Amino acid sequence: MVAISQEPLGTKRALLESASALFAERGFDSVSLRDITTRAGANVASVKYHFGSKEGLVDAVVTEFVDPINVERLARLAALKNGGEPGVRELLRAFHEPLLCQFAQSELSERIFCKLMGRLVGERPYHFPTQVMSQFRQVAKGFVPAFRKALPHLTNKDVFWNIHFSFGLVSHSLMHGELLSEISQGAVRCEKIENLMERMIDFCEAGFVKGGRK
Amino acid sequence: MVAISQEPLGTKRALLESASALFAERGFDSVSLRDITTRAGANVASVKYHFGSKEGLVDAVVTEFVDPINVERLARLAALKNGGEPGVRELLRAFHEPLLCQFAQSELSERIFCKLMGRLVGERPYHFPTQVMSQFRQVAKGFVPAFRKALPHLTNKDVFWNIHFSFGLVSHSLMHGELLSEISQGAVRCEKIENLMERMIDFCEAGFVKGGRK
DNA sequence: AAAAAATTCAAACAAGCGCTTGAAAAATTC
DNA sequence: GAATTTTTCAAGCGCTTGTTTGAATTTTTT
Repeated sequence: MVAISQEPLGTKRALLESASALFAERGFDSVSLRDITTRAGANVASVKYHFGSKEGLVDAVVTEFVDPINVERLARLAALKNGGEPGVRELLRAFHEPLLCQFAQSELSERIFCKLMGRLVGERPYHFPTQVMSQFRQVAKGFVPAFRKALPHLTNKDVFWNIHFSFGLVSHSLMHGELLSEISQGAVRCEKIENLMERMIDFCEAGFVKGGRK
Repeated sequence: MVAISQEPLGTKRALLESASALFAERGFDSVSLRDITTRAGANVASVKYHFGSKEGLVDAVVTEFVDPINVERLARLAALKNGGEPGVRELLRAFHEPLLCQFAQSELSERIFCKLMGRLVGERPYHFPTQVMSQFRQVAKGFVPAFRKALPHLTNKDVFWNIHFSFGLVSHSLMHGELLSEISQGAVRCEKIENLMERMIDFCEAGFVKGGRK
């Protein structure tokens, strides 16, 4: 029998996991250090030791979460370019699906993951760590020209807005599936996340092709 | 000269305005009662007196904000129905434009208004006051069948999801315009809100017509 | 095994939180 | 104009917040 990786994981990892889950569930500001450390089985002071402060812990969670997504985005874009000029749908997939990959690798449950995802955009839009912000810009720099090649009738501005739109659509939908269930009074339930992604990309593709002031 | 309405406004109104602005800027949980009352020029205890608790104040702000929007939505839907069978674009306008009307009537600056709007969905999705929730359901009950008549190839479920998508798109875009400016490094600035709405409705219309699993 | 470095811990810090009190002030009613 | 109600207010309640401390413990190096 192969031993399941039983290494002590370390307090630092435990803090990150615990913080991710709690932030997702209740928001960054509402969760206290004691909530986090208790759940992680660590001492309150360990946050100061490993991350300097609560804000440092928040930045670490955000970075750890967003970084691989953006790396994956750029990797998939590069792969697409190697195979010729990619279409809108392929580009949309390359942009949005890395969210799913990140989820698949995560220890967190699907719902928690989606909510954290949503909170990153919905609650803390102005204070992203600079490293993360520059990554966002790099992603934009890669995808905007690619979209323009696929849709020559659109301006730079059009493409930026359309990306912004589809990003908002996806993050909102991932986070607030239950709200839809509630409003539809159970008529519509949360789908499997792959199906939902397909739905969202359909919507975005149509909007992208058509969208652009004229 | 006509006297500008100079009535004393009252502590209650001042508290609502102050709370709205601060909640919009910093979120519901991060703003303290003292922040609110100081800005309103009132005493801390006045919140207890007029709203029972902080949570009561939050509910009051949310209700006052969302209520007229939903009322306007239903009114515009009813008006459309009187003029025959409305198309997708008209329906989308009837659903989304009441946000703008509410803004026009508001004392708050445009940016503050948009942010509060965004926070309502982004931060507090599960605890809407019951009155507001039932209003949402009523709106859904009105719009879903109308959309289905306009787009007979879509199922109930399709329409629900599409409304959810376009709602997410709009609320995200209203709230995070500056994020786009920053990522595009100034290449794309926040547009006048009417232009932006036109853009968003273009995108949504295309997504709506096309969107629906098949 | 001794020395050094890295990590954890219980305890306490000042500051801020939502909420409460009881009396003063203002507005309304009689 | 006195009585009554409504509204405001300063002060303080118990509690939680993020942070700090200095010693105990564990881990690593020598």
